[in-house]
Amino acid sequence: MTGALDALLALVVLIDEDMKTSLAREDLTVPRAHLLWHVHHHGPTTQRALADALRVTPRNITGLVDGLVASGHARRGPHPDDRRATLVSLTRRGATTMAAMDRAHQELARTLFADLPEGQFRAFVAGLAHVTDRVQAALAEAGG
Amino acid sequence: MTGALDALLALVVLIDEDMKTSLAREDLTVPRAHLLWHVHHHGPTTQRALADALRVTPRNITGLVDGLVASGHARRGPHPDDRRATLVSLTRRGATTMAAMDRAHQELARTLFADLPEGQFRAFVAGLAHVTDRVQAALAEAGG
DNA sequence: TATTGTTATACTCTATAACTATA
DNA sequence: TATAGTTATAGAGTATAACAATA
Repeated sequence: MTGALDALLALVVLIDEDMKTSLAREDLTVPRAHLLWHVHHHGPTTQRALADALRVTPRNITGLVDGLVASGHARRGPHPDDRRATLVSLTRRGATTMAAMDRAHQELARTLFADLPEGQFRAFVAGLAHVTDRVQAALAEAGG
Repeated sequence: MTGALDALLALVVLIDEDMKTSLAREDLTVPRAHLLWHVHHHGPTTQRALADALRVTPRNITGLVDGLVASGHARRGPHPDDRRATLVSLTRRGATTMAAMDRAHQELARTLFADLPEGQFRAFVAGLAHVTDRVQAALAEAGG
């Protein structure tokens, strides 16, 4: 059974590599894309909310947003009701990049699963759910 | 089909988290554990060979080994035939940690798959192979 | 007082380039 | 000349702690 686990871990490494190289082409890193993704799907967001959503410290968000502003993907704006807060939103470039990423995401899903026989696809999804459940249980038990 | 991809990506994130928290308990990080794992399974290794195996620069290996020496998991020794090279080997602590990691690895595999019906398990493994194949093809095509 | 985001500081992983000691 | 590993330097992600502005 360790063979299946090894295959799963190898896939994890591959997907990580694939993400990193795709994102590098857009001048992005995984954490920055994650932030952009959140703003893309939730609209302009305070840095505090981003820190909670990405589960990193506020200080870290400052750094990520700095990078995204420098690369032209995001912009800081004032919060209408709270002068302490800043709202992070997408620039034209950021929006274009995210739209392309949505399309790439859908196409990747097709590439991965399109020619998998229907029954096998369903079994795979079920197995995935089972394994995810197990990992979550293990994490909870370990006190994560 | 994007649902299945999202589930897979969520699992990737979970496994990554699980790894990081488990390793932190042993004073290790993922790259350091990767290095240790290689030495554990291949015996004393030169830093050059480690750089090739982990696909990072030699400079980076210097840093990883520095950390592992500081934490007491690894040791540098002379190469018998080449006075330029150093051989990285495990200390008692490193060997103990790796043995425990081998056991944890096997137990994790059991935890994840043990109560999965035989047929579903086989379908999952087959799906995994299929998806891995696809990701590899995508990476090769993208010129990785 | 509490919250938002910042500066200050530190650690890890990563890279390139220049250098030392050996081969 | 080429190779093994180092120092020097830089950038990204992460963290804690102290602080300013605002609530």
